[in-house]
Amino acid sequence: MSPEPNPARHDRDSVARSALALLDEVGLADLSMRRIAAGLDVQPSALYWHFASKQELLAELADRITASIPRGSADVLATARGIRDALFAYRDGAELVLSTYALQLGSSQAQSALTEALRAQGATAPEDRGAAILHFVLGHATLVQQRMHADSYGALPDAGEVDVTAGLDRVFDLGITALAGELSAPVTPPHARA
Amino acid sequence: MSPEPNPARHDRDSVARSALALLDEVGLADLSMRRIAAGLDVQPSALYWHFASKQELLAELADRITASIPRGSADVLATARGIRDALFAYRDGAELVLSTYALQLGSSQAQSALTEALRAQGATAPEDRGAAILHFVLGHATLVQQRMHADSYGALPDAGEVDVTAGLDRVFDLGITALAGELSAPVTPPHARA
DNA sequence: ACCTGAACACCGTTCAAGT
DNA sequence: ACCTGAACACCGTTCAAGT
Repeated sequence: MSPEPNPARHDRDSVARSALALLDEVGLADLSMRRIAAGLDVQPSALYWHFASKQELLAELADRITASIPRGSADVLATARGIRDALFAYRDGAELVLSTYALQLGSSQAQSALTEALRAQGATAPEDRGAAILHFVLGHATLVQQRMHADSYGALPDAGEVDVTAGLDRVFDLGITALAGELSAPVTPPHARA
Repeated sequence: MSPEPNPARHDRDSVARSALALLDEVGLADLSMRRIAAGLDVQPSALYWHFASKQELLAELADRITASIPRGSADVLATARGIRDALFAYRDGAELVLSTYALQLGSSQAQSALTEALRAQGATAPEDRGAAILHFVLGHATLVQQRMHADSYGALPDAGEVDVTAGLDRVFDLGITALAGELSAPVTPPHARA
């Protein structure tokens, strides 16, 4: 029957989940430790019981975003789209993962998924291709996501284009198929038929 | 013969040049308006006479970095390397240009240089390929530059690798040549010889 | 034309102290 | 084990006022 003076005790998981939801609401630039704390009805200093620094919290968020990447596909294009869509699932997801990626070369979920698909497809140099595709996806998704956000606030000069993101899907598909190398379809040169 | 009480009057150019030098010294994260002002022996508010916001100043720095991209080459790989090296010329140059790129689709120096080289090479869909290559270069250069900075401060887990950036040049070349499409060298299939 | 001074509304982080 | 309260050293930006 206690009036619950402060029953709001949290753990690492609840802090991360609240921060991830806030990221999606306000974006990376406005995701401050003080805002996260306010969302949890807690003082900012309380967060430092669960995470050593903001950097560590952001790395955890990046891990959660990349954790939802579907694995096991033998199709490189489908795998790459899965990575892109996981980045798109949260506001500024691509930028967050990109800026966090270099620090944690351990948990590169995405890269191994790509390398596996490339190997299943019989591509040459699957490791290098996997790295190249990941760099492309991160750069592409970051730019697209920025642009989406920018022209949703009318910050972009209206160049008379109907849709600013038109053609970006085409660029993505072209990039992935080019980087994946020869297609998996059986190469049957014309002179070998008949 | 006045004792020069405050002869330190600046213009847009001197502010930008000082800020660019400071970027190279301290990196993007520590490039504050107050630091830039201190470097010019001026109050922070003085900067707002020359630039409307920090964002506008950063855009100017990104423009100066991309302005030094060599143009007119018909070699796609050489053009791409020129872009990468321009980004590498300043600390956090890639990240700055990447985070600024979406806002100023007018001054895309880099993209048109690539499209020109692709056209000279006779590549198919030179516009889309130019965009894809630019996305790849920006993602790649950002990751490499981050990683260089991270392990110069020992922030990276030592995975027993001799050189962390080893192989990244290989990944870059593979990415560019794949994205550039068929080589300009005459395709001579084996069965056509002899 | 260019800058100062002071203020406003914020930051990330530390640390003793509370429960 | 988890949090408060207070402090420290910072931020970007505005605006009246000075020269």
